[in-house]
Amino acid sequence: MAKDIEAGTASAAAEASAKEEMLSFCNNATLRKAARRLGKLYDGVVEPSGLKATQVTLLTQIYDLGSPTMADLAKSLVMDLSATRHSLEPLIRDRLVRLRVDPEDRRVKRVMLTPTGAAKFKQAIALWRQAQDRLEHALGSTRAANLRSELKFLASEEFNDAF
Amino acid sequence: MAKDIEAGTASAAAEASAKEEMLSFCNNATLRKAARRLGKLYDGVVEPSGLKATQVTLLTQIYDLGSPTMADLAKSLVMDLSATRHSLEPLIRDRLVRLRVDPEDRRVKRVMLTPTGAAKFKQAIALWRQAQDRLEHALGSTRAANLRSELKFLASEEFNDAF
DNA sequence: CTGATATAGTGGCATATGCCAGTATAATTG
DNA sequence: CAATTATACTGGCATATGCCACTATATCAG
Repeated sequence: MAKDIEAGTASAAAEASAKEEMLSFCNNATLRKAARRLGKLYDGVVEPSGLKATQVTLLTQIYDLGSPTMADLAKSLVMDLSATRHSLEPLIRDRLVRLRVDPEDRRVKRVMLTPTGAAKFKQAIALWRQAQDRLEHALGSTRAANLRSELKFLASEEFNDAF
Repeated sequence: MAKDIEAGTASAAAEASAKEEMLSFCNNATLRKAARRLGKLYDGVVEPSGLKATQVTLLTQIYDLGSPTMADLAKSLVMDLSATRHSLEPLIRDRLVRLRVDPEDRRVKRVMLTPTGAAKFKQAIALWRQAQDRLEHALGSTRAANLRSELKFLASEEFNDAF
């Protein structure tokens, strides 16, 4: 019964009222909440392409980098190599992306868009721009640019090392 | 062969150089990259507790809210109800958290910390504070506070509706 | 050249998160 | 009160992401 409820709250009740919901101050929790919210909004906008916002990100990065190696792609996305691989699977299965061994170094696999993938990418990018525009409107260009700047710093190696 | 590589790059090559890596401007991608980076840093700091940063967040929110219903917990975390349920599973399995039907309304399940969970929570919170401190140091209190503020707005219903 | 070491990915397992269909329980309405 | 509708979850399936052990390939030391 109430035993479980008391367990954590009784002894620390005083502190709790003093610090008023700790979670409000957790940078990580706040960042994740924002990511879930924005992710869903972007997902909704790019949905007509049949892709998730994360997948549009993958296609865009592959496009931007040329035909990056798995490692390059992962690094540019601040993502685990293995996670990158797993994330690509649905796109490979749907023939939007393809892997090819680099003849120069047979350990390396290069990631590339198929013609289908390139077409899908263009369609998705048009939708993506709408999402970007909506955010600029909702937040204002200045705040948006500043926020991106701060987030870019958080994502950087420099911040990683400074932490 | 090179057919795939050309596919997407040939026609849009000119634009590409003009807009210089579109992904750099994607608010959603930047947010996720920052989340992955910070998540890993927080994970590392709270690791001695045996919990992931996301799990510390869950415990904290359960603690902060008292013994919230699943729906309340989900909403406060800007998370899907089902996702919340799934996220709780490892914590329930490890007996840190427990669910109980609300006698007032048998549809409702209240989430609560077990004594073990409350203890683990206190241990984790001490570590969490270190992570928070490290971020304040790395980013500066002002920037940190401002960033949290902007992220909180992104996570809000208000922003959701304005988008 | 050969063995030791470094580099690049793969696969399996686990958590994080979301959507949707289905179930249970409550509230509303005729 | 019975039928309808709304609410609160649960479970299954799918993607997102990370860690670790293992394999393949390249590099380097002797």
